[in-house]
Amino acid sequence: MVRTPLTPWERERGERFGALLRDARGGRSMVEVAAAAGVSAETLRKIETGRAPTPSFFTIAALAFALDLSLDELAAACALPDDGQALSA
Amino acid sequence: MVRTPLTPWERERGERFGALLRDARGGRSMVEVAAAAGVSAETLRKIETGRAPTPSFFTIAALAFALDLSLDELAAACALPDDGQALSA
DNA sequence: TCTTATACCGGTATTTGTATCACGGTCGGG
DNA sequence: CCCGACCGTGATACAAATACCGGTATAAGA
Repeated sequence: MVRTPLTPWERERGERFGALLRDARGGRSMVEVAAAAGVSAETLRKIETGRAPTPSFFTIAALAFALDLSLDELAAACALPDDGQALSA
Repeated sequence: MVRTPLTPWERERGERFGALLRDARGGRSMVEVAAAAGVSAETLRKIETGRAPTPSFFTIAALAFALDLSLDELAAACALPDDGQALSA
């Protein structure tokens, strides 16, 4: 095994990340935001649903720009729970 | 073809991006920064040399945190000199 | 000189991201 | 009621990111 298969908390972080994007999207449609960001709607959907937990930096940058979000805030919002470790399930 | 094979300007952007990271690293060693960011030194080297033009968002976020960089500034620094008109209408 | 540390480079393996294709659900008009 | 349009979704295909291995080159120190 050469590539780390994405730890569970990384996937959880991806879900939270997607939830943030979906929330920021508000009432706008997926296709609209995806088009504005220059990515396919399917890709946006995967990111929002957490099925793409670690998207590329520039993809997120484009989405953040289309959604008027701050990359630092986005990262901080997802990095915070990592600091406190995953809550006891 | 299902995946766009990375356009030339994307690779150029990756090179500029890597140069930024390398500059921010200063005199610190690759292994030190890579360890601080939680990525392998090879990955950091590939990103710095532009051989990994579109790294994952969280990888960059971790590196930016380790280097005390702002993600927004980082994205802006790479988007400004080239300005992709493909995104944003 | 020899050893150590750092950085670079090639290849390899595995996982993942992204895009295209095709389907079902919902809504409004005819 | 039927149909087309829009949206979200699942499956599939390919390119790329990440990690590990070995080897190489340069500079500093013993």
